[in-house]
Amino acid sequence: MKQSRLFPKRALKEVPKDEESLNAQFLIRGGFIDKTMAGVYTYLPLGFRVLKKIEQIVREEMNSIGAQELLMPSLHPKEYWIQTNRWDSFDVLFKLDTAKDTQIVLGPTHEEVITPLARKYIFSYKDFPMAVYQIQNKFRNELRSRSGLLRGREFLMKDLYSFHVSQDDLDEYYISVTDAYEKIWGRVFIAENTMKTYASGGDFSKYSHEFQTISDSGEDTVHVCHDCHIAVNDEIIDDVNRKCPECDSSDLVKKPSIEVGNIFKLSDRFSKAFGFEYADAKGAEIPVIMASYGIGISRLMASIVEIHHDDKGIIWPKSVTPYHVHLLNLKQDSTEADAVYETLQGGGFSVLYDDRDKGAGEKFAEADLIGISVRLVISEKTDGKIEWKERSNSDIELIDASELLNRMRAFYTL
RNA sequence: CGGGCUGUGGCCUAGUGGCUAAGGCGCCACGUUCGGGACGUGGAGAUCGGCGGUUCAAAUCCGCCCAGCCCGACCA
Repeated sequence: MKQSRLFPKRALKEVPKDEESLNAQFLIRGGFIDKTMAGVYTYLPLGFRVLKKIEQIVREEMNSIGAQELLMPSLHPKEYWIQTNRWDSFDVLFKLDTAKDTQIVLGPTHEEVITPLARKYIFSYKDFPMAVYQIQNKFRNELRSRSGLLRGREFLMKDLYSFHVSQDDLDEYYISVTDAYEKIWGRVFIAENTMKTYASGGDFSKYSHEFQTISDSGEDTVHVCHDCHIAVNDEIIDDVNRKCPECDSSDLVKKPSIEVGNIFKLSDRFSKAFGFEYADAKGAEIPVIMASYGIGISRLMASIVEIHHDDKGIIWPKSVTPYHVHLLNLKQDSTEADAVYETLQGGGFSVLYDDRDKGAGEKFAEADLIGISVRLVISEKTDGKIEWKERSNSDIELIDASELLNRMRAFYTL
């Protein structure tokens, strides 16, 4: 992609006055997102590429635990929400008037759709366990959205639902989901800051688990166990008597955090509401046991920025970098850079090619802000060679054009 | 939803009763530059969030509305 044609092709020098959070400031200045209204953002081409990469990582890990992807509608019938008693109790529910006495719901979560759907097709114990997920925009009418992408009114979420014949069966699957989540944190390079957290069960059960990423911009508070990479949400800390639920350590440190994922054991809360039962081996009708598991994809993107940045801009982990390489041409004559651009693309790498007629300082500043993992520079000073610099460190080296592709392959371990 | 604050070209700001609303960034043209947001000259771009009111006179004062931010509450 030639940067002279990128929409938008230029980064903002000044911080928008209506954004205070670090993730939103960098993402807006870098041209990744644009605010449409409070808590609602457009993903510009650069941001869209990152979002899709995160989405794909989550998708692969969900597929690997046997979950099947589907796509449910955003518009839900009101009746289903009345049936679960959440029409009145879900206080950030968007209710749309469609006719004089007709209302529908803009989906904030999908238990109300998936449960009647599953009931329509699943009848026998032989069909369990079953798990489906989707990656879709969710709508919650937050009274106060804030912190850029961390808490919006419309946001992209992966929601997985699993169905089981028993609590034991659920527990087994639950562990595999937890493992998949851990892999995801690793693949987007936030594992070090992200920990399984004990939290209240809310509507559904006594306790639930969530995954919290330690960050100053987080609006949650957790108590991190010093010994075992586990945390306890502040809201239940008294219940656990200030001890790590897993290792009994009392060395817990209070920290702000971002909830990037959660898991709810729903038990038969929704299957009962919709009369979703299966026939066991003896022909008896038993309520289905359910669980739901969420990951905020757009929130994850913001969390990555909150963790991976310096004072100059974003430092995208290589797994989610919008382009594999940012090629900067500082020469008047673009012949050499054009050739490198072709070579990289021929090698299967995505390239953002800064071919703009701008000063070197401006190109460097914007490259740092945008944060693509590898930066290459062609200039009079590189004397026929190519300057290689990774965004995550300050080392600069000159390499031969002939070794460029191998170097790229090694970096991205293709 | 309670409390506080803000709204001026695309972005950031100055102007807080008085002449034609000022500057920076960005944009367009020309020229000089060309390794850390470089410089010069010229140019385009604003019914000062909206409506109503006070006044000889309103971006400026008052009322209502809208939008946005922050604190709190809420967060299945």
